[in-house]
Amino acid sequence: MARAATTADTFNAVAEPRRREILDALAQRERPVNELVEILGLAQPHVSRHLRVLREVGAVDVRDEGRQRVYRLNPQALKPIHDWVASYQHLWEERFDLLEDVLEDLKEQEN
Amino acid sequence: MARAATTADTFNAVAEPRRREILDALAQRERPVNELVEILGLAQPHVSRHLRVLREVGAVDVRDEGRQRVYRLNPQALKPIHDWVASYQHLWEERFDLLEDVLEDLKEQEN
DNA sequence: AAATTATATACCCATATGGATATGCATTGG
DNA sequence: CCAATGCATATCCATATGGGTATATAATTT
Repeated sequence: MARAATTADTFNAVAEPRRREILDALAQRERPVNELVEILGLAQPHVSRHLRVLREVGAVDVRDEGRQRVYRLNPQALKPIHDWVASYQHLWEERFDLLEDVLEDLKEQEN
Repeated sequence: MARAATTADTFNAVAEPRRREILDALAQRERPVNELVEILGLAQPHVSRHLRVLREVGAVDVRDEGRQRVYRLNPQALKPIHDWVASYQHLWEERFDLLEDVLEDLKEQEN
């Protein structure tokens, strides 16, 4: 079956470095395709394909503006990812707390 | 060039639903492979391969325990992902604020 | 209407993937 | 020492991928 289709979910869509670059660029402001082509240094068809994937998972919206197509970030699409990682956050922070506790104990023993 | 190797970074490693399941299972407690096989309902070789990917990006650690290999979550590995999405958080929250503003305006107009 | 600009899509290719199955390799138990 | 257990690895396959290049489509300019 190979890997799940990239269009299936946001996790896959965002696993592509180029697509993260696109999102980063759109986080600053909305942009037409050719501006993204410039920024990424990729061929235009590839940018369009990445944009399509991002569209399909709802990470970006498009708007026709004359003969340009202006892409805009839809940040909400990233929330599921945020929620998932956030559920792990306390785990690495706990570990940090443990380290602090140990340092605290060492300090007390010194006195 | 096909997609970047899954072993390349944590984003790709975590893009696989099965691997997220593994991490979720390990978030509760460390587990030997056969326990993960049970939980995922996947063939053992596949679980081992997913574990290898997770190991290579540092998302899990292994420990030999008799003839078992006990896997443990390494939550820190997820921090880069957290940091990346977190940088977008204010964007979807801002939008929420805008919505609140609009509702506020509507309410005032009613009065 | 023709030429140009801005995108999207179609097709080709090499490669990476995940699942299936078979096998190798330790460690432990009899 | 041999069988059993617990994993890891190798090989095979169908499919999805991303990049390259060519082409289709739509809007604008001349």
